[in-house]
Amino acid sequence: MMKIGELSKVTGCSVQTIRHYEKEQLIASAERSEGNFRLYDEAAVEQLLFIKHCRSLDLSLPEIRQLLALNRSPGAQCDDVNRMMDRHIEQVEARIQELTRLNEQLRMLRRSCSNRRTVEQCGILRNLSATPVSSG
Amino acid sequence: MMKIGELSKVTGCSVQTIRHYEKEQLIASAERSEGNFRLYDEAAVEQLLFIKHCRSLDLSLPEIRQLLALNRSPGAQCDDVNRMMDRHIEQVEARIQELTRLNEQLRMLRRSCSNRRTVEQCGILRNLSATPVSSG
DNA sequence: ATAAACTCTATAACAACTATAGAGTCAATC
DNA sequence: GATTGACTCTATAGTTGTTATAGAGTTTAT
Repeated sequence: MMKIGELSKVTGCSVQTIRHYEKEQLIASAERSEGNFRLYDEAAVEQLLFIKHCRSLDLSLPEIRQLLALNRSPGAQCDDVNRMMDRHIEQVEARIQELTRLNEQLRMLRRSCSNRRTVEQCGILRNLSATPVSSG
Repeated sequence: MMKIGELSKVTGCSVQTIRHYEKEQLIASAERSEGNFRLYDEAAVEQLLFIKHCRSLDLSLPEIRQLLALNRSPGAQCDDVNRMMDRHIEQVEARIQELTRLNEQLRMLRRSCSNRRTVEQCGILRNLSATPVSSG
């Protein structure tokens, strides 16, 4: 059994984050030592790594909670898992498109000003004052 | 002179957002009517549209505050504006790359499970339990 | 006994809003 | 002139996923 500091080192999650996950019911409340310190076993390491992996894929804490619940009821159909992943992939792709458009606008704006002019002549500020970017 | 509700309609910013911008010093404190209602003129519309335009480009409120300050000192060199835009463009591009990698991993994961299996057999959950995605 | 390193809980901060409560203002209607 | 409804005011809490802090208690080593 290890204390929270060691769990933190092993998993790469900060101590506060682990306590936060407990409060948010992503991991079960840990056993406590006599002195009220949290105690963890290998299963806790596994579960925390699962969560960390999900977070690296930008899954939200509620989404992860749902996955963990499904994981605990092995007889359930996994259509729900698939639906969640599909929705998540859609969101990520929408965000990529959005940022790509944004990037084009920013680069266009950036080309409108070369250095060493005064702000008065700055194409960037002038274009930002005009309402639609595309018309500037 | 218009009240905050009309300014909100004209600019498409919510009433709370306008008050928030005032508190954050992005717009000057508005004049007040006898009954203590905020009163705005056309200049306020312009400035709010400028801010909205910057926000649509994902510029942060501190960045916008800086742009507005530069805008008010027309003699200044606009190198600062350029530097900010370059940094911002870099950030957006980094985020796009990150999300693109993420998307590949999500799609790979999604392919590992077809519908109508039980959770026990679900490739997605199995792969999430394995630590590195790339090896799954 | 004491110091260092660790842990505990509770609370605030971050960003950029959004939502709410409870009170005040204003114009129009009865 | 009282009341209704639409609007506005301030102050405060909630959102998301942490991170940071304060103040106290525990454990380990010296």
